[in-house]
Amino acid sequence: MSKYHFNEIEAKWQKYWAENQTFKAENPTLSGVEGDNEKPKYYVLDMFPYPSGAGLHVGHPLGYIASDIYARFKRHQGFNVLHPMGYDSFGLPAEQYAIKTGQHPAETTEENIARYREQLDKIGFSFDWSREVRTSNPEYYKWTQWIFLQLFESWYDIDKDKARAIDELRSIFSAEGNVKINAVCDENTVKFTASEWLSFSDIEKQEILLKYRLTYLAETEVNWCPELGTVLANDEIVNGVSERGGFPVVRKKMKQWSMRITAYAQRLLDGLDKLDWPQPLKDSQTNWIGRSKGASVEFKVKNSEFKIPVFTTRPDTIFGVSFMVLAPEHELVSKITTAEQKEEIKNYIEKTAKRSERDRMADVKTISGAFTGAYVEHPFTGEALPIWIGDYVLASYGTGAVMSVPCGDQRDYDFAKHFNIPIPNIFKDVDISEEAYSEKENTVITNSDFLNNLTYSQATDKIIAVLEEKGIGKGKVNYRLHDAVFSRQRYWGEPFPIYYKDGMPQAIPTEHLPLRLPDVEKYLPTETGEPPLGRADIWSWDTEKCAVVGNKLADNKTVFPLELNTMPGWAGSSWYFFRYMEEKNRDTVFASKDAMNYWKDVDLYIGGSEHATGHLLYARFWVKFMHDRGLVPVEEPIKKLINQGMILGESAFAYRVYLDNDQVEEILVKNQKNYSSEEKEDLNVLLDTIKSLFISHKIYKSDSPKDIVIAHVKRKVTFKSDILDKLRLKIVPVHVDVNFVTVSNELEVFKLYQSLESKKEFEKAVLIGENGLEITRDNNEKYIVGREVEKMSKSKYNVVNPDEICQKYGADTLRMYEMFLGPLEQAKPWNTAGITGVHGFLKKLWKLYHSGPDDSFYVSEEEASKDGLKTLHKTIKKVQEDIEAFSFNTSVSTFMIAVNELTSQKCTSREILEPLIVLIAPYAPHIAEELWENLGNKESVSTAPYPKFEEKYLVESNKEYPISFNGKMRFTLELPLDLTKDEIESAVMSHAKTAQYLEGRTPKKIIVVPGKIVNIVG
RNA sequence: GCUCGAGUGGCGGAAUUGGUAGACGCGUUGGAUUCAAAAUCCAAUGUCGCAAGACGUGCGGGUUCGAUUCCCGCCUCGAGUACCA
Repeated sequence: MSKYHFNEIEAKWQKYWAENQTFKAENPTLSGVEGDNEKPKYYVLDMFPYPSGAGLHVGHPLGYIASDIYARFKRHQGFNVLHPMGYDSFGLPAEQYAIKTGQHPAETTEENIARYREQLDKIGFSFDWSREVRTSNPEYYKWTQWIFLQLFESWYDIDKDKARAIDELRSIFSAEGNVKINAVCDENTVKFTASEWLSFSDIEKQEILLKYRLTYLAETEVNWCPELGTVLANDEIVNGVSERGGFPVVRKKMKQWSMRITAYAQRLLDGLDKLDWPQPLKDSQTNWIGRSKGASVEFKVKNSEFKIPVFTTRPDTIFGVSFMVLAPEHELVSKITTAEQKEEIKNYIEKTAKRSERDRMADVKTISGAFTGAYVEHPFTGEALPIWIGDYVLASYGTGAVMSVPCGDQRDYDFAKHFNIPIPNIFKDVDISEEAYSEKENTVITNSDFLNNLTYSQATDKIIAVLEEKGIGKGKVNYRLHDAVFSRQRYWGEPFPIYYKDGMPQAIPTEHLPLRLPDVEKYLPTETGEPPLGRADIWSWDTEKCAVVGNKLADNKTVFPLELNTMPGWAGSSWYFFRYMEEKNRDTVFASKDAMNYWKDVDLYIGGSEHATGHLLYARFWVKFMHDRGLVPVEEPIKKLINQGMILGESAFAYRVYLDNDQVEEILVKNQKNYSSEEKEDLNVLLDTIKSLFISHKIYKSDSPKDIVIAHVKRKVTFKSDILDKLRLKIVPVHVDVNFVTVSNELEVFKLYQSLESKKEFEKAVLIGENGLEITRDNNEKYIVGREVEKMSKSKYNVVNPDEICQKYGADTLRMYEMFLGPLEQAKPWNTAGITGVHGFLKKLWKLYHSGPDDSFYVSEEEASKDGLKTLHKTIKKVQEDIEAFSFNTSVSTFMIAVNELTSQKCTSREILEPLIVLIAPYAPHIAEELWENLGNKESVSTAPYPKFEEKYLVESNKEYPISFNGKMRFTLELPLDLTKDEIESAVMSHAKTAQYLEGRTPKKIIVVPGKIVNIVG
């Protein structure tokens, strides 16, 4: 073989890897045999994809290629590498497709996975497919259900700061009630003694326990999306509409499963410090958790027994309170509103309820509110403060009520101004006539009784102490994070292993898992508004047979109805990284202790930043919980995380000429009256001609595109009237398929005409090229497109398919080009044009090893040249540094430089060419394997050790010194490196060019940095 | 509005602790080869200028012998977030 036949080579080695299980990671055999697993472990993980019907575009594999290079590099370094892949295969698109077509989501998912697998295989990843997971497989979701039940059977002990078994809670209740216990629970949990607990009925006990379980069923206000027919989590809502589809979302009360993630808020926050994650990602988790420190204070409502607790971050400003504002939804509003104010309050609540979340967010400037007629008593001054309601107070944050300090908070200030409420000033020497003063530092409190003359921090400490002493408040930490809603009204998700007895949820014993998804005849909600599982006929739990049985048998004695909701997408993705660790006993454990103790956690994870506050936060929560209950050995799943940047598309545009519609109308009307039939015909031809025109980019950008268009039309049609010159034209860019654009931005017009897929738009198109002439087969006229960077998507006709790239240039080219595009973490546009550079490099590399007769394979056993060794070793150094710094783009350049140098050195030496293959193998594994085999090696190149860098080959005796004058480099001078400062200086000063640049001046100063630079000042 | 990130040729980008700005690749131009094309090879390619040279890393200042790199003030773009008391 003389030419680089990449298609053959790649197919050959992909087959070899699959057949020989080259990348199968071995779990240690813990038989105690010494040296059985000397290799240190390294776990490289990618975010597993949702297998969509559209398949992969070139943007998707970017992170996979980077992690694959790293995984292969680590293997060369002697690590036992776990690099698995799987599918997050439950999800909404498959379900919506099922609704449309009636095809079972399992079937479409299967098909899509097959397509994904095919595409992934073509890129030559070193995945250990023997450990594949699919979240929608019963053998996998059995364990998702199992973990759900562990959460159900757990509560959170605040004193021990960990989750414990619910049985232990039962014992505590029996022994001492819940009076002493410090546990995370619902706010409305009543206190009871041990004897009261023992006197409770079974149902009452279950109700109480539910308030403590880490996953619990509760009536909660949820984000309901009517279009999707399901609830959404906060992170699934973007700008007040659903992330998927952009549908409106309304607040609604529903009985839902929730996860008590708030119990872990502080630990989720603290854990971030130890993680090697990008700062922006950590920041967004920090913001999402939203910890704020302050105090809760209770205000008594005048002439009633009601108390209103508020949360404030500025308890030091308590003497500045002049009113109180409740959220319109606050439960006390109806109870405290006076008779005179009833009407106004009712109107205001109705008005705000009508405004959608989105309106409320879009319009933050309008101040609105209503007075309840009621007052609270200031806890220290006893002053009566009016209670208002206003929609700037959110029901979902803190207690849904604020103590308003207009002098210290701009929103309170604006509200007070708007409704003429007094604004007392409690800040010393601060002017608040224009706006509130919200600084904390250098603030001295005044007009505040016992807080006078104290600073912010002194006053805060003092007031908290006083509040606690008086029993009307205490220091408190508040989180923005809410418990996560865990129910979805969908079909294609994990069924909850829960049945209902007397309305109380009961766990299905774990030994009967998985609870498989039932069949339904339609994937829509039922007519009564129940989730799709409500359509299943066989969906009841027989507690005696321990099996799912027909609904007709449900008698609520031994056979009970099953839960109809399913779990959200993040259930299965919150623990999958452990599943990959287990290879053999997947039906008896989710992952064995031995496997988890060996692999522990993910050393490197590469994924998108879109999961920052969803998946990656929930996964951390589940892992912390699992750790608490002794299920896993680690508390954080991912040590190091890198966000890969998005690959954008480079859309191509043609410029379509449109006629002003009104004018066309006008012409046609006139047409009827004044023109002869010949003229009418001409006119129609004229209009058609114009409508079919597209102009080239240069003309579009020129000052008078219209003139070119008119000139063209005049050549085509003769029309007597002066209509032509009066025409109003509009020129609109339209997307053209990037697959018909050459590297020079030229549109391949005739390919476009032939393509079935190109839009109807081009059926009759006439294209005007750069010189204003129509494109024909005979002339040299070119149609140049405009380009713009946009997100890669089908609708923009800028999608590039990796299969096609692999077919045309090979997987090795694709892999290297994706890396060559730019820094991994940055967003960058894909431009297929540049790929020839990388492809050419691989051809050159191939040629370097084929210098024999007729370009046959050849390496010599001669000793390597000094230059060759220097090239090799500087390449080893640079490439290794680059991989370790995840700077893959620069290492591709380094390979290019190395091959260029070795080619011009005419290097044929095995001593150089063999280690070079190992260096390049992680990037371009197929060509590396082929050359490696030709070099006479029997085993896969992936088993070769990484070449060792030797400094000695890089030692230089001379240095090309840049000689600068006043900081500007003028010429270079080669000098021995062992010269002293003075020697260098005299060598430079005696140089003829120095005198030339000095033009007779005497230098003021001469800076000599040996080995670096000489700078002459003067 | 707040938080974070980024601005370097026609394009993607490089310059690792302040030390030759523009590596590497694309594109462009010219040449070789070819009946021709593809492929390949050679040369040039930041801007202005015939040249000498001048100017150049978003803008304005500063520190320094020397700044893409450090400091201060602004501008623009991108991402995230949304009244969080």
